[in-house]
Amino acid sequence: MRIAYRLIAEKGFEGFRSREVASLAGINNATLHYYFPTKEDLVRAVVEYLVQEFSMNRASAQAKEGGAAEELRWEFEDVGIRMRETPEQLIVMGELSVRASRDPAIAQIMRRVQEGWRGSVIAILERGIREGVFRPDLDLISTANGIITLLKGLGSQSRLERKEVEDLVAEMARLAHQWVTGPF
Amino acid sequence: MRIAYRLIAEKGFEGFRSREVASLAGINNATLHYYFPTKEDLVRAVVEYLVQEFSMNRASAQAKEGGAAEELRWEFEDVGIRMRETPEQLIVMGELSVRASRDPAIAQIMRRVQEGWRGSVIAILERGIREGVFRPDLDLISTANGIITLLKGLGSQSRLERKEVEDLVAEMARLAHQWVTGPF
Amino acid sequence: MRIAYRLIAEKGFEGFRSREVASLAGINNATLHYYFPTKEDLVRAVVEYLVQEFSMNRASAQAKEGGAAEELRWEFEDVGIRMRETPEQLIVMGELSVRASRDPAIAQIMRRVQEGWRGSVIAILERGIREGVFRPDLDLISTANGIITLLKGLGSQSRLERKEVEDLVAEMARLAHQWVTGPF
Amino acid sequence: MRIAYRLIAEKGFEGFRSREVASLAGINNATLHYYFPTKEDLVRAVVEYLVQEFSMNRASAQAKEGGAAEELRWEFEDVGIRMRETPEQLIVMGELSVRASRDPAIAQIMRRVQEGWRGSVIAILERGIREGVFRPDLDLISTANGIITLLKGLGSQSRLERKEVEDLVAEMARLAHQWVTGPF
DNA sequence: GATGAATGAGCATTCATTCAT
DNA sequence: AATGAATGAATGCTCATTCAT
Repeated sequence: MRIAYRLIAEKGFEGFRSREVASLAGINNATLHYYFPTKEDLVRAVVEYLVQEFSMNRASAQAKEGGAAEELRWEFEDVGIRMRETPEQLIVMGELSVRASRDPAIAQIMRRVQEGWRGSVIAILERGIREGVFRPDLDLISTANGIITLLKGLGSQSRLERKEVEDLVAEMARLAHQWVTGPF
Repeated sequence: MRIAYRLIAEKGFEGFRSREVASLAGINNATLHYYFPTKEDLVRAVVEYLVQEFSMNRASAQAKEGGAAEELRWEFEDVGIRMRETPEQLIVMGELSVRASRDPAIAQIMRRVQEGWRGSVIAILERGIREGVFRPDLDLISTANGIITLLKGLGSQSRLERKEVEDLVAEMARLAHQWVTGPF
Repeated sequence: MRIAYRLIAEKGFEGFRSREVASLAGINNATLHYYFPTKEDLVRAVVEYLVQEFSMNRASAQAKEGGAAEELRWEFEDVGIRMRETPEQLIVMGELSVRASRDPAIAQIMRRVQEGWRGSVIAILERGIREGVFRPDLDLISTANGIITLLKGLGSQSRLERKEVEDLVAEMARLAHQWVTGPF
Repeated sequence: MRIAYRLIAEKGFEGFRSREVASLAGINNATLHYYFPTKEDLVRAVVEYLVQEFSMNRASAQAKEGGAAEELRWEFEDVGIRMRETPEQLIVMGELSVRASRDPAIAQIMRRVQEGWRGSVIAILERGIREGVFRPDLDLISTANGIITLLKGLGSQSRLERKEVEDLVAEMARLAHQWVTGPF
């Protein structure tokens, strides 16, 4: 499954072949079908693995100790780190995003992921409001949507140079901070 | 070619079959090969068509009359309009974006598109500075990168409801405006 | 037709494409079909051209002045010259020879060519007998068959070096001479 | 593979279709590709089979008991037998011969076959010289070349009647004998 | 659990030929 | 007489899936 994940990252769904997965796993392709009856099953497993990978290892987890503002900033840092260190994650996520427009099953998963993400952003916002560092009149949902939009925009900029990405991370984080701390 | 474009939007590159293009065009598949010797040639033509479609018909063109601030806001409106009215454009653009990480030819085209886009954003920024409505100390390139990041993030939110998208457009435009007019 | 001939020599019947003939002739492939309704018609024309080319320009023609022995020797020289100067002739002849085992039309043409050849060899033998330089008890037909066998064997040795071919020509001619002048 | 061999003999490389091989073998054409990934692989296997078939089952093998002269005669008988009993061998050999002028891989194989053949003829010549039945001053290489020329000429006469072929075999063998036993 | 072998359906591409002009 | 466009019927090859062992 991890091999499949890697192959999707490398070749996209377009060039993703079950035989190659089996071959790299050192098993017969029929054996692969024993565990994953159809290619779709394998893809599903990969998606679940990715989603889990995406939820876990969140940099922000280590940042819970700081204030809500800090935690928010870490959401951006986290995307930056993923862009640098595990770009496959973003690539496969992009593949899935594109595929979701055709495959309802994946669309649903993506929706769930996005909602989970929005939930955690909302939690940060609520905490910030509670702590008195964020504007109390924030529309939680639309603000969270906006912040996720910033994060997604950031994640799609993988073609930029490392330095540019770092600047962008800082810039986006600053923008979000300004937003939630308000104009006045 | 337009049929191919539509099919790529519907099924992605993964499920894109030359036979289906011919069939929908009401011609023999050999006839399709008469005009596009290889599948790649057809894809290339589609990409060019898309890029042109993407550059032209820009909503902001009609907004040149207003000030730079207005023009900037129209960049966001434009993405919103495309999301509503020609979502295939964004979908195929997403496909290409994903494909670019593997296909150098497409990567180059995407780079050119992105640079063209950045150029036009920079032009808006310069105009705004000249007009005295934007902060004069803006770092043109990194600001343009940031604004494009916002625009791309916006474009990737096609799974949201129509109302949410409209809010997001307004929010992102406001954010960009704040950015370029600056706190102090 | 000459272009077709050249192409068959270059690529063999296997790689012989009517479109390529038209293209090299600078005409549309439909125009080619106007003159040669089917590929087979074109091949037939090429075969006729080749057969004519093969009958004409015979080196031995210039050697009629010498005696029958001389004339016989020239039959071998002639093959040697063709191997050196117009190898395509032998190549296409080989192609046809191979094709004859499947295509009755070509088989018939080849038979006619072979019979014509045998006829001219027989004429030489008769002349030699008349001139008293060849054994009078020769079985004309089987001797002619034998000599043609030598000539064909020679023609099939195109993979040898030039020097080896020359030796072979001399050797085969000597052998034939010995044969027709007899052991005693 | 044997079916492929037969089909090449019947239709030549020109009309040789992998689908037909599969069909005659009673298997799916994909199954054929399972064993021979490409058509070229299948052809290679056929060529190897043919070459082996050509080297083995040599009539002359049974004639080793007689003297060198006998052995030499058997080389010709052998070609005669092949013409009568396994004409496909000669036909496919002809195909290969023709193909060799375009396909370096086959050219090499043909060269090897020819050299092997020449080697065995040379061995016969040496034996004959040792036994004192052949002229001691024979130029081994050029004589072997000449004898192979006779053999090849013989092999190309498959269009003759059975009786004519038999005469030719005897005649060619006699000619070769005369050659190696000397001028007088 | 595992595998070698087999397969159906499909794919891009090719090519001689035809057709309307 | 010539041609651009069109086409039917292949062709070698691929791939997810299945089957017997």
